[in-house]
Amino acid sequence: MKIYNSLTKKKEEFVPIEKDNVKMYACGITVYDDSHIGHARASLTYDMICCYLRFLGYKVKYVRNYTDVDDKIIARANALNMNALEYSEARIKDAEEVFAKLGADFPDIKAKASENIDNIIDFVSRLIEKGYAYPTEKGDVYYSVKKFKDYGKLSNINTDDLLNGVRKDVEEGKLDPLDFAVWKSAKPGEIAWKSPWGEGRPGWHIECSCMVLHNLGETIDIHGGGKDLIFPHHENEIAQSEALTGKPLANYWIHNGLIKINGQKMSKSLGNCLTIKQALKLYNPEVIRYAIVSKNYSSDIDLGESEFSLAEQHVYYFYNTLNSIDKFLAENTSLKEVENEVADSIETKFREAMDDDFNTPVAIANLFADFKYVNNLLKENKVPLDEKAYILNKIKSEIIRCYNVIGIFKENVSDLIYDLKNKYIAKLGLEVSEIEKKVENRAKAKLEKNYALADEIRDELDGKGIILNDSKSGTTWDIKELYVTI
RNA sequence: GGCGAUAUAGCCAAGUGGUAAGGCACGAGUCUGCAAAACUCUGAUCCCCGGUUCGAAUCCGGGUGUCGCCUCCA
Repeated sequence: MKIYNSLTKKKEEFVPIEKDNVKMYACGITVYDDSHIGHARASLTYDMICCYLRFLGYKVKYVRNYTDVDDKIIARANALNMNALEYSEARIKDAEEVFAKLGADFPDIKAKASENIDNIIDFVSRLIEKGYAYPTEKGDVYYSVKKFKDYGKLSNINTDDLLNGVRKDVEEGKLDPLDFAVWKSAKPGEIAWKSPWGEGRPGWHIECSCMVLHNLGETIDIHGGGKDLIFPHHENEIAQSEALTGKPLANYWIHNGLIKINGQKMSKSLGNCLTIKQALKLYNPEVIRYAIVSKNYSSDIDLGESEFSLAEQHVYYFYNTLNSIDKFLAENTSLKEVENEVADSIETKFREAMDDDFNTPVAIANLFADFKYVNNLLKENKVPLDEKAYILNKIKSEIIRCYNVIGIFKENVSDLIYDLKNKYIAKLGLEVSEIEKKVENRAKAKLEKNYALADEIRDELDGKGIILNDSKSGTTWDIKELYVTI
């Protein structure tokens, strides 16, 4: 399997440190506000990677963190007259609820900064002993960037260039503008822990360094996070960890791309943040997962209405086809084992795509061929029914088994179809009984060969967003928008 | 200014040396009373210039555009 390594900027064969075990860490959320769709993407990305590695037979230990102490959290908590940890605890609970609904974010360990204070103090002390960090009179501790000769190796930045862009107003006691805080002294009213340097709290970067070391060890296989964390967060993490241990922090660095909304970067200041909560009100979790996983994890992607609409359309098509399989299998219960190229190659093709740096777009492109095959098979009448049943059953179960790994086909088939239909019935302001009555009237008209009336009723429904489908077994209705992209 | 991405059909998008996956939209067809759904068929030589090579979207050099990071950010 190949992984694009941001550290070497190359696609490399994945070789874990221990043959069958993988140690993986991904930077999580700073819980000062509602989690947004970008957080969802990061979670889904590392879930997918972890899950695929397990699919390949690796034992994976996957750690993710919550930053539950930081300036913004303190500011928010203060504004609400709350204790900072109470505030972040509430936000974490909120995040967990939302992620559970999304069907995402399942690391083995969710580490919290606030629960690792002793480890962090120990880490900082050792950095000071080794001469890589220094305390100030004020009680802050800074990391000496210039002491670490590899600084900049991940983000490919050199310290001289960096100086040009750095803030001019250097904090009191800081020896070099490049230095960053590993421990921050507390201002009055701020949450604080006792330390050898006075009351304070951890800097942002130190917690990840520390939690990696504490939970996984000195060198891990995979370290992930959003692209926006490359500098300074991951660069500083490397500086801290590698200064302390003298060993590489991670062998493979994976960075997920960011989200744009209608071509614009999603950001608080632009006011175009889509929270997971909002997204879940608008779209089924499967649709959200599909929209994200159908694009390459590493590219920046747009996630606007039209992308979700397309995802909805694809998901609906897939689930309706699965539903057709179910219906066929309900009527044809005896199965006869038979070789079938499509059914037998689903896993191979899936792995081929995934082995190439988790190429989910290609994996999903393969699905369209499989589903076309299914629809053709359902229509034809040369294959004996028991063989057909076997093939369809196998295709369905293989698809579910493989694609669950990337987070899709996780919903109950009829429930999802029901859910999507219902959403639009409500959105269009219609009633199912009302639609069905019209369909009935039209059936009567058709029977009387009153096609003018039949067409009139159909046009009327069409105008309301309902399309009809006549077949030998009767007329079914469906939602137009689920077949039309915005 | 520094660093890093990226530029493929109307749109989204895969593809790191051998003559361009997939999806959406469009058009034609099968089916249908007519439609719809489903299925079948149909479209690009890959931002520009130069180079390497028998051969490049794919490698190298130069240019242009877009985006991100350099302050907190998934």
